[in-house]
Amino acid sequence: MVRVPLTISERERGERLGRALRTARAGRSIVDVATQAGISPETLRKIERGRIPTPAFFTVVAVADVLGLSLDDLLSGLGADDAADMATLGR
Amino acid sequence: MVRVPLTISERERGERLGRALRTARAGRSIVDVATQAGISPETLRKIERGRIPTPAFFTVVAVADVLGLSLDDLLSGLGADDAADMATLGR
DNA sequence: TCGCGCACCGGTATTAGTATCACTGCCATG
DNA sequence: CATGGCAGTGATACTAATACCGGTGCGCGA
Repeated sequence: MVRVPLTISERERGERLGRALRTARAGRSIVDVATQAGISPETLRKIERGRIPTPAFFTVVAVADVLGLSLDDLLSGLGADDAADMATLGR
Repeated sequence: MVRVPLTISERERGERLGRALRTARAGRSIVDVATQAGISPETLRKIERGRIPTPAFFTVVAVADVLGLSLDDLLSGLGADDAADMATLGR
């Protein structure tokens, strides 16, 4: 196999990221935030629901920026976020 | 067309990100950093050379963490990094 | 000089991210 | 009751990310 499928842990990490973003969105609508971030509402919805567990870097950056979130804060609220854990997440 | 190809601006933004990471890596070897971050050396090399312009979020997070970089600092050194600019980057 | 390790590249194979579309359901407002 | 907006889903189409492999070149130590 050439590219390994995402592990369970990686998908769970994606769910945590999505939940954090959804919480930060608070009352605003998905359509509103997605449009401002320059992505499609479906994509933001999938990220928030964990159906896109490892979104592109700049996609997350754009959404966090619209929500006024610091990336460092966003990550620190995710649980296991240091590289040592990442590297051994599902391997 | 369903998924639009990356624009020139997005590729240039990827090159800036790669340069920033390479600078931060300083003297350490690609193999060393990539292994610690849990990714393959080829992937890190492609990111640094801009041949992967929009890497996965957690990939960048892992590399930045190994390098001791704050994501916010990393982004602020990239130039146009607010969502308004992102959204209109190449559209 | 001969290995050896690292950087780099191109190709290949496979999975993932993203946009568009076509639906359903819910709720508020006319 | 009708209509319209938003959330959600699933399918489809397409590009991108990632890993592995084989090859090249370069510098450095034995």
